[in-house]
Amino acid sequence: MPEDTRTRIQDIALRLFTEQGYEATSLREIAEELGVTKAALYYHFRTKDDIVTSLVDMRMQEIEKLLAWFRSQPRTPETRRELVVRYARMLRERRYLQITRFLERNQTALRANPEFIRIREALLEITTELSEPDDPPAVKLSRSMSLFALHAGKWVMHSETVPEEEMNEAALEVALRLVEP
Amino acid sequence: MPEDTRTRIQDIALRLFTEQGYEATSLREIAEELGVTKAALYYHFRTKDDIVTSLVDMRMQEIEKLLAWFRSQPRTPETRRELVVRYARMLRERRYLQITRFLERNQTALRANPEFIRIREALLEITTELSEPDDPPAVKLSRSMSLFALHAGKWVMHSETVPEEEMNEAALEVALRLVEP
DNA sequence: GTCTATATCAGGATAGAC
DNA sequence: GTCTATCCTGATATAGAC
Repeated sequence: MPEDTRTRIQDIALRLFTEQGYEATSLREIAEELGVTKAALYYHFRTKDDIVTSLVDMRMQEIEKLLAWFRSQPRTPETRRELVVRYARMLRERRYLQITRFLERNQTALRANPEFIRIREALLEITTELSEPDDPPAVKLSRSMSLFALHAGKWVMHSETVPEEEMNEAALEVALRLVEP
Repeated sequence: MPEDTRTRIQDIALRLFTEQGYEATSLREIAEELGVTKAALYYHFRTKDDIVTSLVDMRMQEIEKLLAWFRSQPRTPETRRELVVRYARMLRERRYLQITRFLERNQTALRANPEFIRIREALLEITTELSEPDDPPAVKLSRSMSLFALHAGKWVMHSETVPEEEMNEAALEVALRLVEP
């Protein structure tokens, strides 16, 4: 699988940023794994921040597409369920799941990144719009947790020996139950 | 309120570590807010890591007490509900809540900290023991999310104008529902 | 596209005076 | 308990040769 260097940098960076954290990962480490020197990275990305932004971008596209669709629909129970299903489908793509995990683990480090802020706002709007303003607090809270249930299904249960497909179904079941009341 | 310097350092550090992240916060910043120089900090704490460990310690005590109690009880639905209630009560203490938020936001930075690892393991044991090995995956997942619902009640809904007490009750309601099935 | 070399800076940490 | 002064290290980033 001959990848171009730019993509390989993104792969390595994503993995190290996720495992060790964004700030704890130096360009030297990335360069070493890639088998080049630090300076070589600067040919492909102008700054360290550019690397991370290129990663965040990949997810932003998808999230904003989902938000646009959601906005265009009537606010019905059926729309809410369909949103959960679509989000679960997104999480099945490996690339997307990796970036989601990376974002969850580096929220403070990324708090000033404009693309990251856009993602947060899009997700906030989605979870907010899952409820009506006058729904009781318990319903609001429950619904706002429903997308998180899909994440949890992917990494809360790491010590379990449940097959992935079965776990996906369980997570979807919990998520749909949370969005239902 | 005349606090000793050691406690003030902990206060400031906890706030900055939470807002900006552990690695992104320098001893210089902490010292500046305190109105002293970096060197002065070293009279009170031997290293930066010692500061963070002193914070983590405060929570570990409580968590391990809860775990010890939980282990001593029979595994019944009533015990599970009582666990959730006790955890919710802990979260009402401001100090404890602040540290919980700090820990959630700095998981990667703290991944090598021994006290942090103990907390993670204690929480993992608690959430695991909330289910029986042969419970269906959806039940396991649901139960493992129940303590998180209490956290979520504290910071997912920040943009809402729901009174705190009402929010606490809603979070407890959702948590109990998740632990029930 | 990648290299070597270097500039520049900020971090954590220590020594020793007061 | 706090200060000044300083050390050492490792970070991002740039210049210019190959």
